[in-house]
Amino acid sequence: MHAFDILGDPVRRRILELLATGEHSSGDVVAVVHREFGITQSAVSQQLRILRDAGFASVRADGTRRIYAVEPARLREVDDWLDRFRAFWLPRLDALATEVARGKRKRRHRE
Amino acid sequence: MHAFDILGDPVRRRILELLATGEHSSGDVVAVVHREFGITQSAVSQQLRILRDAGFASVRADGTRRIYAVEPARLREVDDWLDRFRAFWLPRLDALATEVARGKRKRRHRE
DNA sequence: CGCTAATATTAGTAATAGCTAATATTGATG
DNA sequence: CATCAATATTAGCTATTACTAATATTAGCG
Repeated sequence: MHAFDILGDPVRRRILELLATGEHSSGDVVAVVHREFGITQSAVSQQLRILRDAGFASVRADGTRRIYAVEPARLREVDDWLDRFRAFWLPRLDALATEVARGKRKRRHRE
Repeated sequence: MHAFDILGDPVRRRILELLATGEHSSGDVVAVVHREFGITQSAVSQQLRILRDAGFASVRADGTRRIYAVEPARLREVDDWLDRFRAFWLPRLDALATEVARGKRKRRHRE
């Protein structure tokens, strides 16, 4: 599934924004999303599964809790896809500066 | 409409990739997309309209042709949204380097 | 072990998105 | 002006998606 298909949903984006600030239990995520979107625990759990299955988030167990963390690789795909447009808003940056800036040196096929 | 809702569709992404390489007429876009996705002129035209309406592309007339160009602002929104995740893959870049690299200095509320 | 809390799963439903086919519009040209 | 080429629009259909309600699972605890 393409990264953008996953990011197309506002609930999933909100969950990722939350996870960007650090790990959170399923319950935490449910609380925030329920407050902001008014949807049920079931719906949030389903979205968490989609994020897991698509590789945007990882989980570990802590007793009966599930602790979710953001998994950055898929988000970097989006960042890479944007490369082809960066010339439109970074027109004066030379190649080296861009490389350094974006941390791309030798990264692309090494990790 | 949120930028990611627009980018969630593979046909729209392909059109933007094409426009990233330079201006193209509607007919050019139709030819490429039809070859790669097998959809009709009508469908492509509808997607071009969505891109226009959402501010991802602009058009100008050239006789009976319509020439499309990418409009970068909406794509930059996506780039900005990714900021919150960059620490995951650019952990060692200091703040100044990041600013320079990403061309953000005084940019955010000036343009 | 039986109960409760935390989370996940399943089945069914309603709204939406993207498509085709048909038609309309617009500009160029003989 | 009639016609053609390029593009846009509309109506209707279908598949998908995200949801709720109900139920299942799993861990901790008395």
